[in-house]
Amino acid sequence: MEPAQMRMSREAKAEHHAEIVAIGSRILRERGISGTSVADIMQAAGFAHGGFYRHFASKEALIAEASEQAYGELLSRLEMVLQSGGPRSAVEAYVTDYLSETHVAEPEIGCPMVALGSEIAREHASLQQVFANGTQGLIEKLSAAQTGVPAEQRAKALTLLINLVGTVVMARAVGSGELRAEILSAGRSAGQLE
Amino acid sequence: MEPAQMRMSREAKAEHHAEIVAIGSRILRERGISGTSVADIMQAAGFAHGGFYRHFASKEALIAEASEQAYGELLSRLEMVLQSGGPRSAVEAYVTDYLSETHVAEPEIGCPMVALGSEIAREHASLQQVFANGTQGLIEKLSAAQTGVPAEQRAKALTLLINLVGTVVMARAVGSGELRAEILSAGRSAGQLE
DNA sequence: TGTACATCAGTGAACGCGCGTTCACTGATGTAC
DNA sequence: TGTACATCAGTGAACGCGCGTTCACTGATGTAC
Repeated sequence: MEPAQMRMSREAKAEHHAEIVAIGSRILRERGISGTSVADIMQAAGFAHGGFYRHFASKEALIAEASEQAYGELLSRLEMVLQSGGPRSAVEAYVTDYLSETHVAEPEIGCPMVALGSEIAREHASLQQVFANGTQGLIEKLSAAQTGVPAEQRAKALTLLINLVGTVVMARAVGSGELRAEILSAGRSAGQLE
Repeated sequence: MEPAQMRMSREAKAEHHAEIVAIGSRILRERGISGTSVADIMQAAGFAHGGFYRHFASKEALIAEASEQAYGELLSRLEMVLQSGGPRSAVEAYVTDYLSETHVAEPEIGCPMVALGSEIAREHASLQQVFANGTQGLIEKLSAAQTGVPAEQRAKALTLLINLVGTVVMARAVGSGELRAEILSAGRSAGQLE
């Protein structure tokens, strides 16, 4: 598959590893855990699927890494938005983005909690821990834009995040009808910072 | 499996059908769509799994019926609560129940949107329609307890429902640590009717 | 620096397994006369 | 009312298929001397 000159050094392995995680992170969010096969991911990354186990102990290990990576991207994006402009208008921009039609339509680059939440609830504690860590990260970043003492800031950030997740989970599940638009609209109203 | 005298009449078939839907509805919420096999359900219902196709055209057809049944139960329960006591305190009772540790721990008798939301987002439109209908039903019942003109009542009911779904999805996904308790706590605060 | 060997990333076929669905068969039920 | 036949709910084995994982093999890379 790869063109003639291939390196196959440690450096190349690390690159390939990163590629598999990156593509896996997208495919998992798009098709779900059970809807994604190891072969799917390896094919999308341009490798024979047998090579998967030179990189990961199991499918579950990849899911963990891919979810970490997805949360990492989410956090970077949020941080970037937070740095340009005041924290308050930045959170508004983040909320607008999170509750956009685009996010509803493109789970593969969206929030892992929305794309995989129901499935993660049935996975091992180690995988749930990855989601707990990612959620912690989001709460901490969102807290900065809230008013009040730290405990209040945290509570407000959590309330906001709950609203975001609930809105998009429901919007995706009810199909592309009028109800979806209504759900998104309600989520946007509630997301106007309290 | 069935004791000696079996009836196998039309009436019996209807009963068996209902039993399969009822047990399927629980198992699906407990294990998820892809985690549940036709054989699992038929075994739990006490039948040979080949008989499944005398009752349903496909696994998907059962999922549709089972989801309808789950929403039906949810709506009945909500209606019962609404009839005993004023609508406002009744909604409070419903929220308390929805955001309880029990609901987090027992998906098999809980809200289908929380248990299956992420998976339903990838299913056919016909299945999503079942979830849209169930959601419509919940909104309408919850609206009655809200103040304002009808459109406001509806918007408030939706905001409440979004908060409920988001809270329990997240609480289940992050595992049984301190973050779960914090999420539930934030959800309860936000659920104190606005 | 050069050589000989060990390592190991990637290949592609194979493994055992569980899945959704089909099917020939059974016997009780329902129907036509 | 009784009889003969058709229907069809339920059985349990079988089907083809895709899955996660394993494995023998390859050849370039890395290492020891």
